[in-house]
This record gives sequence, C-alpha cells and structure tokens, in this order.
Amino acid sequence: MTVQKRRTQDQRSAETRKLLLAATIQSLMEVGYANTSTAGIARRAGVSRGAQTHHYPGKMDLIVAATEEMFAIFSDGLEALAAELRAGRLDYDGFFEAVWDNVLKGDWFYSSLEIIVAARGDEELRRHLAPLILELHEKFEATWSRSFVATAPGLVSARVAMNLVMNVFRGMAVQAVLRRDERYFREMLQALKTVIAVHVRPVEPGK
Amino acid sequence: MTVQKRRTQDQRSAETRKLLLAATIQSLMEVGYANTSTAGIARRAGVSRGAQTHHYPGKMDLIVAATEEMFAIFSDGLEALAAELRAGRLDYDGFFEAVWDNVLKGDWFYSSLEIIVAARGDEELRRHLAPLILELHEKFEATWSRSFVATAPGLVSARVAMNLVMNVFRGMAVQAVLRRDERYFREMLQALKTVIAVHVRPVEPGK
DNA sequence: TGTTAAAAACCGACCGAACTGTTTGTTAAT
DNA sequence: ATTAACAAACAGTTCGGTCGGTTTTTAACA
Repeated sequence: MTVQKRRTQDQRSAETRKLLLAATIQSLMEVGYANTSTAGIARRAGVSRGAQTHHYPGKMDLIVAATEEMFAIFSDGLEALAAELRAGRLDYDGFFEAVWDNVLKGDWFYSSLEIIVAARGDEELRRHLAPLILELHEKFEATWSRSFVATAPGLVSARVAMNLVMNVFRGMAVQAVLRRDERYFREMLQALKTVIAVHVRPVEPGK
Repeated sequence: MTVQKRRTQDQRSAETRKLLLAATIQSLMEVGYANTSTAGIARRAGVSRGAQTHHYPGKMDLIVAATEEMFAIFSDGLEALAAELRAGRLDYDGFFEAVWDNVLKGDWFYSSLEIIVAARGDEELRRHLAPLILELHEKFEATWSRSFVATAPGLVSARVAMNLVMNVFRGMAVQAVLRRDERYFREMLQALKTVIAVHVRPVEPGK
C-alpha cells in the first residue's frame, strides 16, 4: 500500500507535464520522429493516455511544447559555457570541445534535428516552430557576441563566424549518424578551431 | 486505342524501377520520410502497388535502392562541377556557388537527409546505408583532392577542408528548413569561401 | 516458322497492426 | 458540489505486407 501524497492541482499538472515532455524528448532521441507515438510517450512517462490527452490534446501540442523545452535547455547550456569562457575558467579550445560534446552527447540536439526535419514536410508544424527557432538564434547570437570579438569584422563578423561554427556542428552531427568515427571528428574539430581562430577571439577575461 | 509498344522484360523492369525510384526521391523531398508510404510512391510513379511490391518487396528495399540512386546523382554532379573547375571554365567562387545551389535546389539533398535521420532510429536501415555513405565520401574525397591543393597541409589538409565545407552546407540546409532567408545564406556562403580560401586553392588549370 | 508452356511483370483486394483523436467514466483537489 | 486530473475503451484511418489472379514476354519444340 503506497502512501498517497496530497498535491495541489498545480503540482499534479506540472509534474505530469514534466514527465511527458521529458519522455517526448527521450523518445525522439532514442527512436526518432517516425517511431514516436503519443501512446509510446505516455508509456515512457508512466502516465495514462488519458492524462496525456488532457494536458496535450494533439500530438502537435506535445511536440511544440517539447521543442520549447529543448531550446531552453540548449541556450541555457551554451550561455553557461560562454560564461565560463568569459570568466577565464575555460579557454578557446576548451569552449569548442565542450560545445561539441554537448551537441553529440546531449539528448536535445538529435531530438531537435528530428523535429526540424519532420517540420519540412508539415506546414503546420513549421509555422509553430519557426518563431521558436528565431528566438533561439537570437539568444545564440547575443551569447556569442558577448563572448567573442571579430579580428576583421568587415571580412567575417563574429555573428557570421558563430553561424559557421554551429552549421559545422550540425553537419558533423548528421554525419555522425552513419559514420561513427571518433578520430575523424577530433580532426574536424581541430580544423574548425584553427579556421575560425583566424577571424575571431574570446573577449578579454574580466573586461 | 493506344498502340501497345512491345518491350522486352528487361526494358519493362528497368522502366518501372526507374519510375519507382524517382517517385521515392520526389516523395521524400516533398513530404518527408514520415509522410512517405509505399502506396503513395506507387501512386506518384503511376505504377500499381502490385508492380511495386514485385520489384521492391519491402519498404526498405525501395529506400535503399533510392538512396543508391541519389548518391550516384550527387557524386556525379559534384565531379562534373569539379571537372569544370579543373578545366578553368569555373573559378573558385563560381564552384562554391554552384555546389551550394545544387544542395539547396536539387531533390537529392533533402531526400538523403530524410533517410539519414530516419536511419538513426532504425538499426537495420542504418546497416544498409552505412556502406553507401562510406563509398560516397570516398568519391567526394577523390574528386576534391584532384581539384584542390592545401596551402598548409600540415595544419588543415585538403580532405579536412572539404569535409568542413560539406558540413557547413549540411548545416545550412537544415537551418534553411525553418529560416528561409536568402540574404543570410549569401552572407554565410561568402564567409565560408573566405575562411576556406586561406587553407586551400584550386589546382592550376591544365596542369 | 508457328505453337505453346513457363516465367516474369503486373494488378488489386484483403488483413492485421498501429496510431491519433474522441468519448465516457472515475478519482482527487478546491 | 464543482472542477480539474486521470483512466481506459472505442472509432476511424492509414500503412506495410501478403496473396490469388491476369497479362505480357520468353523460349522450347514440333
């Protein structure tokens, strides 16, 4: 006989939603969008299907809410690393290594890739996600421009350099799906750092 | 009353298969993997479902065969552009523009992205695709190393530079799904050319 | 060369499984 | 008592795979 804790309605809602969103992200990460079903999410979350439909009536609601959560995790994570860099507790190389590690090892990147790709074939999903992506990019750029300065802004601005880096990471992660080769990725990462270092450097710590 | 052309069995097979593979690629491009069904493919191809199952019994057979076709189109296209570059009929800038144009405008890139992402959640599909990807990469590297030389091979080799470029393109294409901004992409492309030009240059035409 | 049996290509109906959304009923909180 | 949270069964659809039957081509043979 388990003891029933008394929880407020808000607590019950919040906990159930949290479970559902975490299960959604996990499902996208593990089995991909094509194999992610609302029933499967409810099962993973340990929540009845009725509870799931109550909080998120349609599959789209679940996906969009999970995406918001992922993007928040992502931008918070990047900002935390950038703060370490600005504080001088992480150097240029270490920062890149840490970001890449976050991309490849964290749940959120591949989950968001699944969703973005799915959105390509789903007009409604795309409409919901587009503003979220724009907001995410703005946060990225804000974080990045607080942390790096361009050596020759007229040629390659800090903002553009950042987008190059993020795009390389995106591309590498896609490639990693079918080509899991640690040595190759270390080589790529090293080259990326070299190539970007020409155009951008961290702000002076403490400045 | 249409006149029935007499065709050999080989011709009939080849034509039907061609229609089915083209329809598969088109379907992946237009509606994505999640919304691509075997019945839909047969409909697009103007082929009965029976004929489809005869030539490609399972969905996987269809997908794998279509992937082989796409990869062939892709590597042939890149080699053709590189040949133009080597012949001096295309300069460094023009080559990059043309490759990017191929990526964004052609059917094959997003189709292959759909398949790669789907493969992440499907062990069997991944097993079938992995060797195809390796073969494709080898062709890329062969084409590229015939066409470019590194300025400082010890620092960033021609091979690694190419992979950086391809990864940036991959990343940009993914980004383009939710952020269709022509100006932004031109800016990125310009920066990419600038950044890579430091480490790599085309072989001398005619050499 | 004309005939015909075998093989290949093609057709479309059918089946079970899985999924999303809906609905009706129950329990817990206010 | 009223409302929100939770539970579970149900309905309609779609999908991938299977299968018996038909048409076209091939090839053996008289």
